[in-house]
Amino acid sequence: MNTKSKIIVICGPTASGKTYVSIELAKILNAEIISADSMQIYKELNIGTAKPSTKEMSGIKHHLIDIISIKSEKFNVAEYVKLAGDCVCDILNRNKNVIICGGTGLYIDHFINNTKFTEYENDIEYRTELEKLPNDKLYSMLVEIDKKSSEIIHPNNKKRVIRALEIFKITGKPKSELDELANSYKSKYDFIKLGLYYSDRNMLYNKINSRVDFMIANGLIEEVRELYENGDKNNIRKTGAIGYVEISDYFNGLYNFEETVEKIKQNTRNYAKRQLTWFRKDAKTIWIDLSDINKDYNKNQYKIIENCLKYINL
RNA sequence: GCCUCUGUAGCUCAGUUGGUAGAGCAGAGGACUGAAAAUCCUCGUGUCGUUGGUUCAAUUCCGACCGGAGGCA
Repeated sequence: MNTKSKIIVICGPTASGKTYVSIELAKILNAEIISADSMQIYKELNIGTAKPSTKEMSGIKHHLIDIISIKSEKFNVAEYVKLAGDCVCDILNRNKNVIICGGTGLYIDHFINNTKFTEYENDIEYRTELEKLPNDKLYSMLVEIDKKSSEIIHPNNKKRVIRALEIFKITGKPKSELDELANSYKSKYDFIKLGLYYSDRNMLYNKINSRVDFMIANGLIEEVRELYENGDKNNIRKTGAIGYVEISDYFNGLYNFEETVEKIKQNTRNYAKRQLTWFRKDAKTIWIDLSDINKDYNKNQYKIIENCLKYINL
């Protein structure tokens, strides 16, 4: 008999309908939802991150949303995995089911793989110093201290080369070695990973476009303006949140309103594509195609849930 | 009506002193274990507006025509 608890994971590109699916499933399965979204963790970012409202949540408890501020703390995968682990324990102890739902593949996969990260603080100063150096110089430094990582990381990928150097500076150990160690644990849980997708890519892109219009109509500009005027300009940029960054640029006069909206749509579409690349990598994902269902969404909404339930037996 | 500029990849535009062409963006695919809504890699044949002419050879030169922009009247 299998004594492992089963955890349901809902993933998929942005605007694919994960929020709706996770909440409906949670109602049926007596579950709570753990968000796996690297932007919804920020208290200040609401409309642009498509954060579910209290009404949408319809009484389903959500975890790991609004847990930090864009002002202060830095957040990372290691932190996420730890917090998500605590949430799962807590929920299971109360005899409820767990649904993990989100679009940040990195967070999801590390939780599933039960990665055990070594604890350390970032060294922003060193990072800033390295940023001044040219790519080839940084890369040869990496080859020097961590041959294995240098084979994985492309020389042009400055950000990740720096990351690896920073890790070495802090811990005195090459990143590749730490990774190997971190990866040698098995999870206590079983996972059922459902991926929402559209075989018709244009349909997804249309959904993205209209969702951006919807966000604008619902006050995204005002939300960003408030942050911008409260002196969070740099914090907005630091998060890299789509919509927030473009609108800040708009306030800076970089482009006009129409261009801004187009840019947000464009960047969101590009992002969705990258998410798909990430999620496709996991061969165990059960893909649910929503293209047909969405042709008459209001009539067929329930079918999505039916489809999902076929694969879930707890 | 006349004059000038312009018509090249889905879009914006390079370019070929005549030997059938290339960037950016878009799009597609991919990588990625500590910033991930981030970061990075790969992929470019298209009647070079149409049609005559010159030429061994025209997208490139010349003419006409058809679009587009501007100027003069």
